[in-house]
Amino acid sequence: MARPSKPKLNPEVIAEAALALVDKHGEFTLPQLATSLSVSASSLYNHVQGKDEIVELMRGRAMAVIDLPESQPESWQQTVRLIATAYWSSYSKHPRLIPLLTSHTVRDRTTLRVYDALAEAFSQAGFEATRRLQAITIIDSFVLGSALDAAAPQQVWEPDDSSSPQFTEALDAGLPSAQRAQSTFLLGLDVILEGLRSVPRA
Amino acid sequence: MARPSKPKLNPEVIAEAALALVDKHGEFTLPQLATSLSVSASSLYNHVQGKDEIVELMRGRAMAVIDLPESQPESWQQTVRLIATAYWSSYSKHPRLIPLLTSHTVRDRTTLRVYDALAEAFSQAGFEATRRLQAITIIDSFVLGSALDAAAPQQVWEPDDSSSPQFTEALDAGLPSAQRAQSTFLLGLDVILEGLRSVPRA
DNA sequence: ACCTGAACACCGTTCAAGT
DNA sequence: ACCTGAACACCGTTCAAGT
Repeated sequence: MARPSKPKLNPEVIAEAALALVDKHGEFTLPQLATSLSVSASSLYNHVQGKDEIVELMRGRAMAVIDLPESQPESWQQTVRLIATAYWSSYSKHPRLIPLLTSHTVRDRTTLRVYDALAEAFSQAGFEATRRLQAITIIDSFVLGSALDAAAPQQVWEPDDSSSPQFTEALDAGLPSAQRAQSTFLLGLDVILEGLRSVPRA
Repeated sequence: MARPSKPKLNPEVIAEAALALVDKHGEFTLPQLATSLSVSASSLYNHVQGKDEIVELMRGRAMAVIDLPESQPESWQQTVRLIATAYWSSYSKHPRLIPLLTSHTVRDRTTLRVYDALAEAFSQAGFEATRRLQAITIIDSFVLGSALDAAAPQQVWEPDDSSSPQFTEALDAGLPSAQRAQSTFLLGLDVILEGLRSVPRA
């Protein structure tokens, strides 16, 4: 039974299975992936170039669910808020994927669409090209950093005896992590949007 | 020549050599590391528990150079700005290290000191425990995200034919990357500090 | 065209053996 | 106490062989 009449694999199926492994274990290997697809590891190479391409496909799957705002709502702040939240939300559904994504150039169309939408919003708000790129980068850095925060092990920080009371008190006041990550992200996004209002745009 | 009279290794030397490898290649393996130290891979296990511990030691080395502000300058904004900038700056000296750090809980004292200092600054500014943790997390997410941006391959985004003109125009306006990353970080930090002024602190 | 199994060079880690 | 070399289970990738 070397070649089935109908192929057992395709890039989407591979990406989806890899995503399931990462969600469960935080990483994946080709042998694991092959086993979960009831196939041998070398079969994967008939559909993808290698492990790196699988990671890029996973990025695409994670981003595919993003709903970008169609018409422009009230203000550019509201538009940026919707985009950034959708973006953060997709990442946060697969928190353990994020560390795998940070070393590759973004070529995935689904992901680039998000930046297109941000660029248009800032452009409409009057941000000239250089400022526009800065604004996009600031939002992107914060979204990525916040999603990483959600990706981090339950305990992001483990204070020791010499930690300051101001820090340990703050840590103790934290909510359970999923909830906390979300509300902190939303607060930070508002903080940035508020701050961006007073930045010169040219 | 099994055991030298003076040990050839210690954790600091190991971390420093690993950091050099990561700076050069973006990753490291134990055999590579051992070779660069003129030692066999198994020797490393007399000084560290394994690869994970080496990563944590590297975090410590990268953070060791941080100079925290001793006395409190003019404003809490200025204090936070100094801490965050020093923090970002240390990370940015080893940009390719960052992706390796994002999956571990922070236990390194040198690193935790940074959060202690931030907690004290926000506390002095009147931020209550819960708000304080949120403010710290927002700053931390942005510093980490920005440093990741500096870590990314020369080309963070590779637009294709269907990218919006607003996005490609912004990309073309960008400066060479090192310079750009720094000035964008500083702008974003100011944006956040400005926005934090109007957040309720309790 | 698409799957398999064997093969390759490499990895992290363990451990008995040496001094 | 500290280094070595052999060994183990595992990894990503290639390739000839099958249909």
